[in-house]
Amino acid sequence: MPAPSSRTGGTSHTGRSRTAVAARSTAGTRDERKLRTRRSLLDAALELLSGERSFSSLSLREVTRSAGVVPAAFYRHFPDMEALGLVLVEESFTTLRELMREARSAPLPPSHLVRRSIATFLGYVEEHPLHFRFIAKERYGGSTTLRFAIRSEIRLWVSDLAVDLARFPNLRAVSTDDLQLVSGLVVQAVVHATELTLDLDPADERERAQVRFQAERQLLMILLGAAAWQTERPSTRA
Amino acid sequence: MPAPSSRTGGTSHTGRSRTAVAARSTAGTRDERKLRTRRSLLDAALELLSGERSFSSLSLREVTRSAGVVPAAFYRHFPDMEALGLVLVEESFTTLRELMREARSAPLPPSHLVRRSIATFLGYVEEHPLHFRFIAKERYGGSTTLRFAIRSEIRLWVSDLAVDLARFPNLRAVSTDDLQLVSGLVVQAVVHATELTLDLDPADERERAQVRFQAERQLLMILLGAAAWQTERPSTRA
DNA sequence: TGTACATCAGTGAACGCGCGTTCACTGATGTAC
DNA sequence: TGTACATCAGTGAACGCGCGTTCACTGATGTAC
Repeated sequence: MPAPSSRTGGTSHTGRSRTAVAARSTAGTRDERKLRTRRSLLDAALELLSGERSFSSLSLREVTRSAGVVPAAFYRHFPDMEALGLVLVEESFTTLRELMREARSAPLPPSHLVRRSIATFLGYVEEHPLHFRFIAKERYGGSTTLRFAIRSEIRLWVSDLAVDLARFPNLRAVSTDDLQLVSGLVVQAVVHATELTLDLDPADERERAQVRFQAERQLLMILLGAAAWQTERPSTRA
Repeated sequence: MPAPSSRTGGTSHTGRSRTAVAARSTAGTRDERKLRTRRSLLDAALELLSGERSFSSLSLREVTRSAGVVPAAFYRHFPDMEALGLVLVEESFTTLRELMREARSAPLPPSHLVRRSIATFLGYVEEHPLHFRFIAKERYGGSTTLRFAIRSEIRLWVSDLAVDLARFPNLRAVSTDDLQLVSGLVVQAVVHATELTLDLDPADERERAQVRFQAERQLLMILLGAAAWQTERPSTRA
């Protein structure tokens, strides 16, 4: 009896997720099928992260298991889990940039601008909870690589927003550097509201409205402060 | 030769961290010694978290190994890792509350108040990097238990700060609810600066000053916005 | 102060488990002629 | 269109490893008399 006891059964494979397996059909060319498997690996990771798991506690085997694929197949798509994580970061921010591009091409009327921007953004977050939850979790907690990737994407976001803010008539006198700071505050408030939203019961519309309302007021305060900044700065620096 | 190959040597114990072991002397009563072991478990966890590791990826064995104790000994002090994590949360905020109490007992002169508060706070963060890094990482990324523990502590902090802000002459007309929002923005800006600080090279004083400078300006903007809020709110709500 | 017994922090070995990675393989898809 | 061969996404078994937890134990510290 030389065989180690823990390897005798094949039980670990019989528990494979059936739903995920069903999602990968055999239709299409080889390339299309490969892409579909890749997608189901990415989706499986996002799905597993939607609970209280963090990316660094996710195992390669878990991801392949819920994608309905054998562990070794993972290496046909990514060299390791971190590579998969970086793809998720990129996807998440591509999504965000699309939102901002749309918002710019159909600009909101100045009235209720802040309120409607917040509603649009948080509505968008609620439609794509998996990507945003991933970002929220890994922004400070992940590996250095992931954290820095996310931070640099957020910096781009802040800069984009600063450019938009520069068009506000009452912020016209604020310097470029200071606009970056304003924009940073706005992004912080929005990201914080996002993070609160993700922990809410999706059915509780009252709580959700409360988060939106508070975020609106915070943004208005920030913009008010920025507008006052240009004139009051010299005396307030003391 | 029936013994499984992976258990033949005692090699895993001979690599035990000598520094950590040295920290636990045999002096004192049994109770004192037990407390010292408990402390070295907590310190070992904090130390391991100071790199790019997150709490949820930390193993019980790692912690006991670097505390210089056998894995089973862990259970004399905590039922599981999450219990240890909750103690770390509590410790971290106790530390923070002490800072705020001291700050109140020796209030800063109104001139340079924001600048000096930021400098004091970030200096404090730099003196206790381990606790603050732990909080920063687990605030959004940890287990639900840890995350909610941290969030409720931060809420207390925001409320305390709101009370202090209420004493500012130019915020006297801001409602209690709105002061909470202002305070929330301040805490967000400070926490963000904290998180940036923790990722900096400790020797680079220029970068450090830059983070402090930006945080100061952001706080001034927020306070300026809050002061304007009371009078301008009705017209700006549109 | 001295002795007999109780307490209990820390030990060391063992367990079954899931992990990441490797490897030779299979068989459907794709390509060249 | 038909055939022979190449490609390569996914398989299944195996490996050595570190994990959390359990257990009976040891021996120094503490307590009762």
